Amino acid sequence: MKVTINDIAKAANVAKSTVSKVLNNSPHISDATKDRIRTIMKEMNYIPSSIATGLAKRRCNNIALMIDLSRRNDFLNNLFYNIIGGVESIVGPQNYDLTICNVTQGEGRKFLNRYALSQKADAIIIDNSILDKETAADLEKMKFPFVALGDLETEQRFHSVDIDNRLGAKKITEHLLSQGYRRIGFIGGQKNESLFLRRFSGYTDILRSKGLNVNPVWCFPEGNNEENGYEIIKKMLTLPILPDAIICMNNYVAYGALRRLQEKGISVPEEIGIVTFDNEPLAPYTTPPLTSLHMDTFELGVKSAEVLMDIIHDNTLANDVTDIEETAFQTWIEPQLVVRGSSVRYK
Amino acid sequence: MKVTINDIAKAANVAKSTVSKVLNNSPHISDATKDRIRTIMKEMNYIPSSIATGLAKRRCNNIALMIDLSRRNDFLNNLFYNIIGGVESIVGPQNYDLTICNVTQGEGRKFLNRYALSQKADAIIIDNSILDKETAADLEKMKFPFVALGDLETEQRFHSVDIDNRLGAKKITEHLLSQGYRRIGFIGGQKNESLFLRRFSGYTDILRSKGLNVNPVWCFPEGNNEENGYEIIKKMLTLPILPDAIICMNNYVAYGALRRLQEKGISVPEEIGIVTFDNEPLAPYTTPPLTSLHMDTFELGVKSAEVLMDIIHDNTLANDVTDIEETAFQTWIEPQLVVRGSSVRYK
DNA sequence: TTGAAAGCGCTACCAT
DNA sequence: ATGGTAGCGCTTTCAA
Repeated sequence: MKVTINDIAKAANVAKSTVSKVLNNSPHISDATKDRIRTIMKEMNYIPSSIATGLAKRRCNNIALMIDLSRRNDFLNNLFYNIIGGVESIVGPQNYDLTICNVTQGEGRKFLNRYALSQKADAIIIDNSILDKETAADLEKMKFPFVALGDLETEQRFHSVDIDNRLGAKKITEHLLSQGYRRIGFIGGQKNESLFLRRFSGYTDILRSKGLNVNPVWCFPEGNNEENGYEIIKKMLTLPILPDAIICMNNYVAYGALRRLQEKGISVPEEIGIVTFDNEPLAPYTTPPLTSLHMDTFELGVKSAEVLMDIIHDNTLANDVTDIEETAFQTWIEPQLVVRGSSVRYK
Repeated sequence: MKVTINDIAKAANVAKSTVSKVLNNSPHISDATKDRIRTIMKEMNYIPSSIATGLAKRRCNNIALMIDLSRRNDFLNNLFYNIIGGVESIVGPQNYDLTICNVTQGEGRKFLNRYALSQKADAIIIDNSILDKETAADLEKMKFPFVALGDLETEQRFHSVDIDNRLGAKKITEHLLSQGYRRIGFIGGQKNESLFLRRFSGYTDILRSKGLNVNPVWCFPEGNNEENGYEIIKKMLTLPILPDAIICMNNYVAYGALRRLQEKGISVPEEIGIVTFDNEPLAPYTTPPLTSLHMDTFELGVKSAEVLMDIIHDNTLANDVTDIEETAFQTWIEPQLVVRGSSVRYK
């Protein structure tokens, strides 16, 4: 049924090894033969079986992206979609395919078998929510190329790419200070959430470095949705001394906060300034529009794919890790401040 | 290096065909042998090479999803991400992988070769923005299983799944009528855009069926972003007779419209009711919140995958198309009305 | 119930 | 520059 390399060989009256060499554009084949065979391929509509090639060459030109699709929410949707696009933009042009693997927490090992060991993928990009230490160690041991999405905050000897949330928090805090805000609070997140901890530490770092102290009374790591934002502000407004600016963990918390402040007739940005992490999806559309930190998640995909392709291409270099400094394993994406009305007092 | 079926055969002192039969859980192998060999596999950490299996079995357990990732905007991001998740939720549990193919318009044929003919995928789901008629015909001719995302409005003899936009428009229009609105306008979209045409026809169908006539003066197919919405309302407000309700093509148009109405002090929903297609990303967060039509795009992925798996599993049935009515080729997802403040006059 | 051998469609090595 | 042949790691007859 399907035309194979043998059919071409027969039709062209050559050995199939010759056809194979034409496929791989070997320099040992005359241009005349190449042309002739290629024409025949066209005529016969021949497309080599990638699976047979894969078996013979021992690679499949496929990258597996392992993420947890089950935790559906607006934020992750957008994050992962952009990562997918970013990764594809790098690997696609290099003729690698992209397989999406939906891996729920705890199933990391199972999917490793399914993709890495079964040779369905030549390399993987894996979200750190599903990459445990042992799995990472195993991958390293077998020298299977991989990159982690998100920093693991441990002594890693493997590659990872992450948004620099600490730097982002610093930028956002510095912006508020530059606008003359001095009593800066921080709302949203969870005390034990690493994303929160990183951002929070960036915020405290800047305050301390300016000789200001962090007032724990103005910090409410109490959830990440609109309702949480609303309730936090409700509680906050009972304090004897109010913050004059608030950093929000995300758009929804910020939206809830804004809603409560408006109900109470407190003006933003005059009485209280507001800034938020993430420039999506509400930041440009609130009243006033929110100053935010744009996290380039597409770039996160791009960088992780670039790092991965580097590993694949010069595996010798990458294996020779002893010479490389620790920092070479981590790649950071710098968030960008987007200034809007919610935090601008001096025009 | 890697342990293969031969290693297992040797270790177990059996023929590799026996091992293969254990892998495929053949009924002709005694339970004793199965247990023994399986233990050895565990011990030796054996994972079969999916690529070798694929070559032997002539299938790769992979579904290709062909979409155009390059047209980046909030709406498509969310749409495609949900489709990916929906498709994965069906094919993953059936042990199929999902490969994302970024196909820009005009490149359809090239990618068909890369995935279908080269046997990288057993079947494909392809967005109709990149599926031209000839390609579809070719796929049918070679009996390659595929499903189109989006209805092609032509005499198709192949399967497609789409959101029922016309039905959605009907629902939304009927809702406005039930709230006592009678002068209903329609804003956003482009005159030649098929999405617009379908929605518009649902809207006119309902009006006509109620004996109301469509006033073209209240229809502005003039773009799909916030600015367009704003400008349209600006223009609309100069009319001698205003509509008392407006259907918007999307959240951004609706947001722009709302903004202009607020500037002019026109109250929503009292003086003018507003409804919009799509329940994301702004609909719940505007003032007042927008009545919207929720398009279940995750379900779009689910259904297309289900249809595809059906085709794969009983190809004989599917090939016997002569008996099946035309309508069997189309699957529709019903949009859901989400009523919010922007269109409720009677409480 | 198990084994032997041929084959899936390519590549890679060694000859010529 | 081209051909022959032995794999790659599995499945699938057919025989025992």
